[in-house]
Amino acid sequence: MFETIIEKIREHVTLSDDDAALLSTYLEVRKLRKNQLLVEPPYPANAEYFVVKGCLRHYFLDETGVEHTTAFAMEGWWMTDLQSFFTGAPSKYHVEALEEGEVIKLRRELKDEMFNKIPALNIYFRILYQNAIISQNERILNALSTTADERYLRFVKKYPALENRVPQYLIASYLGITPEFLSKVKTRIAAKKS
Amino acid sequence: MFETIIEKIREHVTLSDDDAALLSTYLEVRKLRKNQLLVEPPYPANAEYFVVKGCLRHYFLDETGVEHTTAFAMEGWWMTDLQSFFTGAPSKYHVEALEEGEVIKLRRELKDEMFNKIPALNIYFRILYQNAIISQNERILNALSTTADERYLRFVKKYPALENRVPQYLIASYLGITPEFLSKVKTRIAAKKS
DNA sequence: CGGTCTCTTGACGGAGTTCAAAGCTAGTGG
DNA sequence: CCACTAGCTTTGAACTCCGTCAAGAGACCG
Repeated sequence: MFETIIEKIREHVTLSDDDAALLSTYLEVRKLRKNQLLVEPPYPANAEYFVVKGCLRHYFLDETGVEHTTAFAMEGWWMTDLQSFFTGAPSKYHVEALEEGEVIKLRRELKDEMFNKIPALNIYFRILYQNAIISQNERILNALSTTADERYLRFVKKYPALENRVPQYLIASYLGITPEFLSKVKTRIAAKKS
Repeated sequence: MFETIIEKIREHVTLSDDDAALLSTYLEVRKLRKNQLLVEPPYPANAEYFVVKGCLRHYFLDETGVEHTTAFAMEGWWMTDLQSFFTGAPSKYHVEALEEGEVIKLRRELKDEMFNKIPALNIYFRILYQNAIISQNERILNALSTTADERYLRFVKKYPALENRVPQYLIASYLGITPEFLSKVKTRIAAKKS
């Protein structure tokens, strides 16, 4: 039942079969329907979610009602509102399922005990968070210093799977531009290639 | 000699006097002159730096020779090129002293041993990195969804001390705009207030 | 004082937005 | 299996935000 997550963890740290079995006792499987919310302000994000199947979106809903997509998560990725999860404060971001699918849920209140029982997981999660810092840093640099064309090209290169999986208006939202302009960017790039 | 850093750590975790004394053995003081580089590509960032006095800047130098400022650090803050520090890979970012000052240096190769001897520091650094994730996430949202006026106002509100401490063209670079445009933003905002 | 470095101001151009309308696609019910 | 609808994408015109370039005004060292 938890093969996928254990396999994924073993890409980063060594985990004995006993540890793997013990880990399973801290996890829950959860089916998702399309558009289901896993985190919804202002309720605190009390769990982290590992995507087994499907696709999640992390977004901020501003005062004017506009959604700003800050991240996507596909199979093998973790996601939650980390700000809320770390601090216990009310969540400010939504986490939503874009497709029907399945996630593995790790509850906040179990995590410390789990870390004590399975120390290797400290390393695993530390690596995850380190990678988050690195990739967020790149994203800041891109957002502040490159044009929409460039950001779109890098997005397609980095996440080719997402390109045809999520609607264009969400990709536009992730890139910080309007859907209309993304459409123009795409036609411009297509014209250049020929 | 290390009072400032120990005081700062004790804001987040409890640290016995013995631990504090032991910690000191892992640290080094380093004087900085203005414009001195602490991290310089492609040399790996082999230490983290705690600012005792002065101000640091984290920036990326692109292919066209333009510098993009990604972060500042003042007294009580840590800084390095985390991407390089975590992975050991060549650094891509510069870390530079903006003023003469003093930092405390923590070497990469000592960190694991230090964590073993003083477990409380695991928690401290975990909190630091969690905060980094949270604040970077906010910065991404701002960069992608707000105008330059708004970004400048938030910057001044969040870091009032920096406003009159670092040159405007570096703040512009941090906000992702040109110095010329920042100048116009400022006069526009000043006009509105009156 | 002189020279360099920073900040300001203005004219112009390009990147991205807004609004509106039309075309396309996929799901849904008959 | 078709027809309809609702939502997504494209296209275009006018507008705003921001960059580029160039020139001038301060400010800070020597």
